[in-house]
Amino acid sequence: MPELPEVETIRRTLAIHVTDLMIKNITLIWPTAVCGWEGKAFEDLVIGRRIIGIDRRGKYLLIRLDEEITLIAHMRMTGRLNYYADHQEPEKHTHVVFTLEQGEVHFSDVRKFGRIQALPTPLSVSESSLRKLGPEPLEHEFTPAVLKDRFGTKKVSLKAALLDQHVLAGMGNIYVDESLFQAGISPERRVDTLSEEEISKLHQAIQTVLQAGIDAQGTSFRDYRDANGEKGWFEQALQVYGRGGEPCQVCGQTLERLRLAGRTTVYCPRCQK
DNA sequence: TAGAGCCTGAGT
DNA sequence: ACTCAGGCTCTA
Repeated sequence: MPELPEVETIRRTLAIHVTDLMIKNITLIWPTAVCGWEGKAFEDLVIGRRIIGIDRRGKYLLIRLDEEITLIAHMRMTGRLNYYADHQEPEKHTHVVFTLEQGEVHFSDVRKFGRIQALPTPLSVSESSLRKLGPEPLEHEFTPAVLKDRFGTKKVSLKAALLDQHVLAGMGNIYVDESLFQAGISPERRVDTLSEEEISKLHQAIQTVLQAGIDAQGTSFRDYRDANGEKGWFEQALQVYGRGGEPCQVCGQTLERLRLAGRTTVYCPRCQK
């Protein structure tokens, strides 16, 4: 499931192929996957536009087009954006085909949760849901003090707080569990019980784990692929996610699996306090 | 702040 | 046939 490292990998692998290319045509196989702005059809906003770059904000991809248009894409759980240099017949779950000057981009999504929206570029930052997102965890501005500030006076579990995109943008179930293991803090701890030292350890762990995920080009636990259809290899570095019942790789204690904030959560009761 | 709904496929 | 996977939005 694409979280920050996976979305960043899609951004990089896609940008190499599509930057500076014009979108010649769009085929909407399942039109619900896209949405225009103020009654304007998605195709009208996008066809004939040139792709000038791709940014990322949290788990959102921002595909910048000329004429002040931005495509905001969210993969949710099983969405993919694939680039093909040559014509490719759409696969079973392909919902949108972008025909470029050279090659095609296919948006596919088994679960049909992902969406691509076309918006005027100034609005895409000020008026959309992006505006409410928390800080980018890998930017210099993200410090332990910022993390503490984002937790504020909340009285929720660390698990719930770190999954909340308004607190911090880009983490999902995999990287939250891995960061908490790395920091040695239990996912059940309430955010208002953390010491300064624990906040610092958590901040460091979040940055280390996310950067390691990017370096490994993501985690392909189930469905994730980059724009070239390639898997990432961070799965083999996972310490806790998907390992409930197995021995902790650090201390040997059986990893505990529970449901927290509505999500399956795995942690080591001995290493994480 | 907890739960439903959106979806389909894999696993039991 | 049923459970689970889970990001996000909306409702109670």
